[in-house]
Amino acid sequence: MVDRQPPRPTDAELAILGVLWERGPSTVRDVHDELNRHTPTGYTTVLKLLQIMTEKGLVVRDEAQRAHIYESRYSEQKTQRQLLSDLADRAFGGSAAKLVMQALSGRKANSDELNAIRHLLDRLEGETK
Amino acid sequence: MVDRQPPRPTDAELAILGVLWERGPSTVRDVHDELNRHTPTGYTTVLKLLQIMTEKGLVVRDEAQRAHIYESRYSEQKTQRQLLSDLADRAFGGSAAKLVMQALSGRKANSDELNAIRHLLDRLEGETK
DNA sequence: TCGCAACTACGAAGGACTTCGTTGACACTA
DNA sequence: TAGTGTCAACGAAGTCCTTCGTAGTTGCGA
Repeated sequence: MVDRQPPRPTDAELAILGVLWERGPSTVRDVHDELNRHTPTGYTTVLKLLQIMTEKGLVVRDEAQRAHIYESRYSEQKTQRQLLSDLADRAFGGSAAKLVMQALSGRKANSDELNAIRHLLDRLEGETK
Repeated sequence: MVDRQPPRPTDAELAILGVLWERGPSTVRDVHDELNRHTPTGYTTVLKLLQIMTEKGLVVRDEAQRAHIYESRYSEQKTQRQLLSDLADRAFGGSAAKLVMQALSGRKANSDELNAIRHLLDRLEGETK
């Protein structure tokens, strides 16, 4: 079973993954149209990226129909955690706690968000006990 | 005053910045020796990177002596926040709160760390009021 | 003063990333 | 069936990142 660590997605790849997570399995045209709502992108550019992402194992492709259907191989959560763990290693000496504290003090969050975080903290603390 | 957004450091650049933050202003040799404690790296590789980083404005160089002295232009905190803000935009729809929650649930933190985060939350909530 | 050691500068090579033009296949329709 | 539009595949170009070899300069000790 070849199941090595998924590669860190690049910026363009992440944009595509975002569309796939939002829309679910999609054709190249779907993704292309969605991306073009915000950023002009050539159709073949998206196609090429999806082909490369297939090779890398970031997405899986269903070739049953003429228009192939692409789907993200990893969940949004899993990818996010991967990216965070990666960033923690590269820039925070591997400490997720330092990362969290920097993130909290760096950007303003509103009360609701702070409360949500607090609740999460409570739950985590409960589990640790 | 040309003070545009500092560019996102690459992996190799971040490793060098880490040394500069830890050691303070350093020569190429200093950085090279420090990096080689963990990862074999050619001297000229480090030199070239520092030259490029100077062009990019990531570090500043004091050429008064024969062995130039390099120093990070941005503090560790500022760079970390930059990276976090960047990641939030690219992978969390711009929400720092989502990022924090994912980071918390993704990796285990010990009680001390959780407490430190809780105190930080208290302080932030106080400021918001 | 000569030669060695350390330093900077330069350029090139290889790989990854991104973009896009072209080509050939396929399907639908008039 | 001929024409039109959509699709995947491929390759090439340009940029950035990373690494390193080579060359030229400088300082210092013998």
